[in-house]
Amino acid sequence: MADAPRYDDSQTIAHLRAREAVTAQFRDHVAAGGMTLTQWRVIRALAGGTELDTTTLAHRCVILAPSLTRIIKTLEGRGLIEKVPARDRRQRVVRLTADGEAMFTEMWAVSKTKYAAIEAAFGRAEMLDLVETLIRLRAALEEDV
Amino acid sequence: MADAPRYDDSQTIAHLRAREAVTAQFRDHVAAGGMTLTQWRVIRALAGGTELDTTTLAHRCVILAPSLTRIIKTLEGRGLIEKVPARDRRQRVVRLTADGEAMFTEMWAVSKTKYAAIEAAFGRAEMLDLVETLIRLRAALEEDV
DNA sequence: CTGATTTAATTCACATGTTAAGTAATTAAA
DNA sequence: TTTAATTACTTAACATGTGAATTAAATCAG
Repeated sequence: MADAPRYDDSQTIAHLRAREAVTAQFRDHVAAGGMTLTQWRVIRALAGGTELDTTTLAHRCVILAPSLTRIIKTLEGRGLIEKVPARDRRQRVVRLTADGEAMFTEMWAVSKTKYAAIEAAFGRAEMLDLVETLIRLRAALEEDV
Repeated sequence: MADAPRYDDSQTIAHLRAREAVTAQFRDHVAAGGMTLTQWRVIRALAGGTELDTTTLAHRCVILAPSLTRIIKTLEGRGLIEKVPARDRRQRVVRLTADGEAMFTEMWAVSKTKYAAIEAAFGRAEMLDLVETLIRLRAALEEDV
C-alpha cells in the first residue's frame, strides 16, 4: 500500500519517520530499564560524575525547561540523581547518585551494541555524513533568525 | 559557550536539533493561524478534497492513533473537518470542510514561502539529498526488524 | 448461522512538548 | 543601599507521545 502521492512536506515527514526508526532501536531496551528515552538522555548527560545546572542540562539534552523540571523530580524520586549545592542559589545543579551511575553503566553496555547495529545497517561513513549534514542544516536555519 | 565535549549520541541530538530548527521556521506562522504543527499536518494531508480513514491519516502524518483521535475531535469542533460515512462502520473517514479548505489555502500560501526560504538557506540539492538519506536510513533500520 | 478471531478506533494513564505566567535570587542602576 | 531589571527555575494549562486495555464491527471457522 505504497506511501501515497507525496505530500509536499516530505521533508518534515522524512525527519519524523527517520527519528521514529532510530528511536525504535532503543525504546524497548530503555523501557526495560524502567525509563523513557528522554530520561535516558538526562542520565547519559550526567554519566561519569558530571554536575550540571538545569539550563545547561536542558540545552544538552534538547529538553525544554518545564519538562526537565518534571524529569528531575521523577529521577530524584527514584534515587538516580541528586541535587548538589550551588553558589548561585537560583540554580539547581544535579548529578547522578551511585545508583544512577550503576544504572547508566548497565544500560550503556547494551546501548552501545544498538548504536553499533545502526552503524552496521546504515554504514559508518553514511552516519557521520548524516550527522554532519543535520548540524549544517541547523546552522543554516539559525543564522538568519 | 560551545557545545560541550561531545556526548556520544550526537546522532540523536543532531536529529532533535535539526528538527527543532526546521519546525521553528513554521511554528509561529501556524500558531498565528490558531493551530499546532501536528494539526497542520492533518489539514495538509486532507487538502484538496482528500478523504481518509484514521489509520491511513495517522500513518501519513506520522501521528499515533490516540493522538489523532483527539486531534480529529478538536478540528471537528472548530468546523475544519467533518466525518464522511464509510462502508466499513468501524472506520472513521474524514475530509476538510469548506472552512477547512479555506484555512488550508490561506496558510499554505505563506508556508510555501517558508519552505522556499529553507531551501534558499540550505540549498535545494542539499535538501533533496538529505531527505533521500533520511528515507534510506529508515529503510535500513526497518528491514531487519 | 453461531461463536472465536481479527481489525479499527477509542479511552486511560502517565510522560513530554509548548507557551505563558509566577517566584526567588542575583545584578544593575539611581 | 534601595529599587528596578535580569536570570534561573517552577507552575499551570493544554496538546501530543506512548503503551495497554476496551469497545464495536467485520471476518473466519466449523
